[in-house]
Amino acid sequence: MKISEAAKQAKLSTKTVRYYADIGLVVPDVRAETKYRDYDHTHVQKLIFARRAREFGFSIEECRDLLNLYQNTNRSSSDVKRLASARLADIEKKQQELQCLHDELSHLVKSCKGDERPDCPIISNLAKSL
Amino acid sequence: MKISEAAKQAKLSTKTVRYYADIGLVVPDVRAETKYRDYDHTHVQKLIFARRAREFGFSIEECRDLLNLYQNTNRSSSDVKRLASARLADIEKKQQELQCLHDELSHLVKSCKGDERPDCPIISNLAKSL
DNA sequence: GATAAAGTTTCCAGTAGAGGGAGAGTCAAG
DNA sequence: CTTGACTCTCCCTCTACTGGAAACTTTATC
Repeated sequence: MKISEAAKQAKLSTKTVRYYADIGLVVPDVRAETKYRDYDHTHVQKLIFARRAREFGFSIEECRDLLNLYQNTNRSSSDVKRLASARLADIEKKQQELQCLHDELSHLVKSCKGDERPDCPIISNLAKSL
Repeated sequence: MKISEAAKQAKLSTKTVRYYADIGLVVPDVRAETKYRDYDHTHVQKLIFARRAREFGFSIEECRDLLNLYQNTNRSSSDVKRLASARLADIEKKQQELQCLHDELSHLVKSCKGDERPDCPIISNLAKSL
């Protein structure tokens, strides 16, 4: 099938699918005469896999690793678990950072009267060096 | 003062300070003969303000708006509060997304045995289209 | 068979927010 | 006067795409 059909089935844009081909993430066959990319069912499966992994926040390089594990039926599930655990740790770290930000910023927002006057604890706080 | 001293006081890299000058965020004077950037105390204050705002996750353009409010002593605190509230909403949205990701991924990680065998619910789940 | 529309190709540029490094000019100390 | 530390501009790199232009192919219509 041609690129737009593959993209549609994988729920990706053609631009993204072409990009994934260029960077060697999911590489289709190429028709010699027309130079059109030619996708089959297994390519679509990989595109879907990659999309899902990206939605989970895995980087392209991590997707590459996961795709290799996906294709390797001799894999150890511990290898997959290791990658996923690392990603989970990233998420948890980011969650903590966001929680700190949220607490600080919501405190500032609450303490600002939001009226016509210039006095503003948000501005005052940002102006502090720390 | 020269750029490295300003950067040091503001706790930013010289690269970043030069970048902020280039994009017009915090623009120092320039010595005509040497073309060296020349920072004074008010520039450093703005650099600190910008760093703090960036640490809060405000974009460069939002920092630009905040800096204008910072400099404008006739500002209304409501204008500041509006920007900060929008940023807070961004944070809360991101927190929800991360929570969903965390729940899904931690569920998968827990259900994966992480042994020598290839069976892996993480891989299986990523391969599902949705 | 001609033609037009839709789809595909490659290539180039741009996004945010810097970081890295080259090569040239400048400054202060010994 | 030279050496080393700064600084300057300019361009490249990063992530993960997105958009657009010009050229080519396929498909549909007349």
